[in-house]
Amino acid sequence: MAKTPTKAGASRSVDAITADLVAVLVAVTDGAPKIMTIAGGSALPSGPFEFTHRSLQTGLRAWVEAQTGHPLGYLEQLYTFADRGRSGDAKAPHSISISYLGLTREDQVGAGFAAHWSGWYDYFPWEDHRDGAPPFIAKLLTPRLKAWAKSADSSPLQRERWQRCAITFGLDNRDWNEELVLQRYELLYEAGLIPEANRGNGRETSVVPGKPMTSDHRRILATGLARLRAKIKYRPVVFELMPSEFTLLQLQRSVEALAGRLVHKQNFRRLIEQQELVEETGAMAADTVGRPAKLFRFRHGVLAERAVAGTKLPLSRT
Amino acid sequence: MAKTPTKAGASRSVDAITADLVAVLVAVTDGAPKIMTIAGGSALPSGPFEFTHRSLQTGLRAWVEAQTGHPLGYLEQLYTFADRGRSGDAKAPHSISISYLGLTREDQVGAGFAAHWSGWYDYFPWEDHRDGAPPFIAKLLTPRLKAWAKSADSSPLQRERWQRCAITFGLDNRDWNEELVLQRYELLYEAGLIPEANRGNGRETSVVPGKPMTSDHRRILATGLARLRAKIKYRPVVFELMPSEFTLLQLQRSVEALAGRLVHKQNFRRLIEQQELVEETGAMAADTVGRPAKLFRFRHGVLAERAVAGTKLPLSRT
DNA sequence: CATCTTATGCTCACGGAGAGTATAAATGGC
DNA sequence: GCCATTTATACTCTCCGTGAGCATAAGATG
Repeated sequence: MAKTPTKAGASRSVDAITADLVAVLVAVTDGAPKIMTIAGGSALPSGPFEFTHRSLQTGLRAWVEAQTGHPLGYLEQLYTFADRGRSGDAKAPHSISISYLGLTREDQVGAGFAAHWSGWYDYFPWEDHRDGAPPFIAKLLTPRLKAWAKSADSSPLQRERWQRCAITFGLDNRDWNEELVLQRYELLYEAGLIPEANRGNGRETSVVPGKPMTSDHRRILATGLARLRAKIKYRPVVFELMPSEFTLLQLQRSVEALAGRLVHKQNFRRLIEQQELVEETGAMAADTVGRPAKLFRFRHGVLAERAVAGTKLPLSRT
Repeated sequence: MAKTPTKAGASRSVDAITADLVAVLVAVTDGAPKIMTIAGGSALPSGPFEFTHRSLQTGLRAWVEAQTGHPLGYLEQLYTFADRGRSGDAKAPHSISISYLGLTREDQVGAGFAAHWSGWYDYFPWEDHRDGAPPFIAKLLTPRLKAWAKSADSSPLQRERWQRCAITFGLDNRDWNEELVLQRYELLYEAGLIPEANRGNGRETSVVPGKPMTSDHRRILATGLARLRAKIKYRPVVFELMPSEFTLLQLQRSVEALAGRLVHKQNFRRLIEQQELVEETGAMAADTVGRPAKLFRFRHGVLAERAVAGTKLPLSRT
């Protein structure tokens, strides 16, 4: 290799590759978080990057809109990686995948498309802690993680493994950290507890509940969820998922759906109001149980007014 | 376009492209933040992605190590974008750039390489607020931004533009937000105050001080600095830039160099200690002015112990 | 010894955030 | 019509993180 770090490749043969765009499209309907899938829920929507696209962002945007019939409000790049084994050649990556996170609403997606919405907790059942930790974590998962930790070669390695399990899954009386979606997925992969880990070796066993996806799509999905869970805490992105008018409880339910855990109602309202993220429409919610709630709309002005505007989560510890 | 969002491109002609890897390599020496540059400081080191690379990350890592003679401790993907006009064809992007942020130490880079270190505030003089806001912001920049805001078509657009200026540059008694590096760069670009904005139209004028770079490299650099300034607040990445032993003041100076603003000394120490990020080596710093300081080293254990470990910045408001 | 510089310990006050209590306003069953 | 239930909304209380400042210690230098 040339000693001078310059664009050395320009003078020799250039390795040409292809680029794919992969989308994690999220919606929340009635407190149920959804993601757009194709192929019967086994893959994320993806398509090739073409020369007609002016840029990656506009390429994906145009492309998604053609698929779903709805303009994407929010679109954010997630991660880029080189795929191996996708084009058959297992050694060298000849294809690059650029993944994006997009936020929409389910009702805005046109009918008659092959893509459909799937529940995101179908793919990550261990991520939903709204009713407390799912029982299978303690019953089924924890013993398997313990066994995996024990199977390490040396004693310090065993401790290190278990520490990692405890941190990512909130075991040993540690707090549950909802942002570690990707770390948990990767841990389960390494421990061989999900089907993706055992591909090719004959026994594609699924120890832990949760639907797998083709290729590394579930990993991309985990990346998207992690990003979104982190982002709702310091940017008002939840509103991209809400209808134009909503009650504060509906807003709270959406946040809880994304975060996978409950928030303290009064504190949540305090935060939303003191940040002036919403304004009253004047109308009240109809067909409700209990005392009717005021309807609110998002104040788009805050996006311009502030450099950072969050939707901090007043998380309950109980 | 096919209605079904599937890998439609697989069945037709595939648009092949090339991929470049671009690196933002950062070091801090004696409180001076540096970045690695090539071509006399006018470009970031970059090289083509080749089939021999097993993955993007390892590709860049091997590649940088060959250039600098030093293994990179920390490497993180920044952003991917499609380049236009680079291959001559201005319309369609045929090349993709994948940028990375890497952290090293200057003294660890081997000699005899064409790449060399440049001060990062040479490229972003408006970002260094360690001695208060640079005078040229008030004297030179603010009037130009005001003029640019005024030049908008409508009155609300003018107000919107000025609001954006005020937020990003902390004008009108707003607080300076050191994380908005990219937003500031893009604003200066839009306002036509930096050479990059006026390329091709004959007069490549530079209203504001600061060295330009070829292509969009200064934008990539801005992306890297923004990411780093944000990251030091919740991940202990500063230690990647420190020698194995250091005093707390040296650590503080490095943080200040990155953040571009001063921190409260006592509070900084309190944070570092209560987070148990460092441990005493037992030795004291030699050849110092004033009372000698204890030497510390980074406790690598914290990376495993905690999911999140920050180096929060106790920023002074004065 | 006086002074300068840096290191280090301690206190104080404010505000944000978690958590709980209390009250209001609607619906539906009996 | 009354009561249970559900949701909305208003307050309060307390703890602790954090910004800020004061005070003292420990070295060098003249």
